[in-house]
Amino acid sequence: MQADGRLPRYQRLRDEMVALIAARHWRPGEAIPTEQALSQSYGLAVGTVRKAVDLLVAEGLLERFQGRGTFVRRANFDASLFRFFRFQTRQGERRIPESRILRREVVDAPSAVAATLQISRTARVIQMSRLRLIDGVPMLAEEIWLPYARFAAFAKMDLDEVGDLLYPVYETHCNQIVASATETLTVEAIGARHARLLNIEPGTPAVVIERLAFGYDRQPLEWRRSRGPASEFIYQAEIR
Amino acid sequence: MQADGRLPRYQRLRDEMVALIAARHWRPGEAIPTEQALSQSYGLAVGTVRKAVDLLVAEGLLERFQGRGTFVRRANFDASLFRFFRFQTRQGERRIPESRILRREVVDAPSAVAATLQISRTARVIQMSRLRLIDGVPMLAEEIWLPYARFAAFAKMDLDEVGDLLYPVYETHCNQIVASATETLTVEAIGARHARLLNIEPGTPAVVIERLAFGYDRQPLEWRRSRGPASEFIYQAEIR
DNA sequence: TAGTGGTCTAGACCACCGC
DNA sequence: CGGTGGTCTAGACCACTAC
Repeated sequence: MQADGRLPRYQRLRDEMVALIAARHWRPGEAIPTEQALSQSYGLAVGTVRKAVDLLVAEGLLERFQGRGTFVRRANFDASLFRFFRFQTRQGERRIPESRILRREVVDAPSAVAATLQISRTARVIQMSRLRLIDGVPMLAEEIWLPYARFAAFAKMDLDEVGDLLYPVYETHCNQIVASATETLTVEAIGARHARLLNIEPGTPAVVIERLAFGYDRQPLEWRRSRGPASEFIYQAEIR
Repeated sequence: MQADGRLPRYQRLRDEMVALIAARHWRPGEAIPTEQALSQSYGLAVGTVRKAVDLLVAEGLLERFQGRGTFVRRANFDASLFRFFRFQTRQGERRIPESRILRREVVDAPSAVAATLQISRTARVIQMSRLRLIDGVPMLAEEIWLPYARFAAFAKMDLDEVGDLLYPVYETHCNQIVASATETLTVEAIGARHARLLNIEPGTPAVVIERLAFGYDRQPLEWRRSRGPASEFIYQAEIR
């Protein structure tokens, strides 16, 4: 866990601060120590502290308010839903879909999953099937894989405790915060098994979204593959 | 054109440098003056110059190389193609498709186009149809709209001068640089007209990508709608 | 070796906030 | 008013590049 001593100090301080936030030593909504205080306690110049804070502000972990202080950003679960759930109905509605976890089990990682999650081929993973519905109509059938090592607490949870969104649960119960993700979209004719789940005809065009979600430490946290009828959905992306 | 004197100096310097780049006083691929030289000629501390350069590096206009200098980013047309052309074949091939402009005319802006491009309802626009092919096989049928005011030079160009990529032409002939874009993906059954262009059966599932491209001034530059057979394509996006 | 950007310091003064 | 972050300065030393 020893950080590379050749990393710049502002990088090491940034990692230190991420750890404090992850450990809930600095809690969302709270102010962190002032730049002066940090510079003294870490023995760094204020400018160096500023650079570390700059990084975390850019990453969205901290928020600065002139004259008031610097605060740990409160995870906005609505916003994060829409950050990651880019589908919407043609009417532009963006409601949180109802979620039903159909299955959850701990299994040996299939090799493709282990490779994607960058874990050992002998590691265990949590595998889930989940159905997402709007107004009781199935919209997405999801398969989800989580590395057991990070999400052991989740494997033991009563499924009734899990609401419609997983990321808040990851955060509160497993201390795993999703910071970024990559998504790959394709279109395929839906297979018989998923057609049954989605209550559509086999062979209907379906959108497939594969999402790999990463934590603030840039390690893969979750892999999911979601399928839904292509006719219903709109996907938006920004390119910078 | 007088910049607001209340803006921080690094902001004003950043704006100054953007102007120099836009005016092609500093040209793509060339090194800009060293931080020392800039600090002297503008009468600023090196740290302040650094902050301005930091901004432009973050915006992608400049590139820094330790020990060599800071360079105006050469629009890497390959890279920019793949920044904006996120489709690829299932084999992972990412080749530049051949382009054929089928039609180009200057017309009154349809109201939806005027609204999207944020121009007057009485403004003129350039409208284009374009076909993109790989190995002679049609992959995408595109409709493109450009505000005439910014792209007048393009309207007069010989189409033989236009290569397979439009953004480089916008840059060299119209001084319009695409900095960012939003894309909206949907799937539809292809209509008869586009089916003919793409040489597929009417009703085949097709991906529709609507892209609105913006300049560095955050004004809309181009609106395009591309359609291609859904079976062929993969779309990748990053969420941050 | 000379010159570049990268890191870091130790201050100063300002604008803004909450009391 | 005192304390916060925001801006800015004027250096120092380091790592890397090109010659």
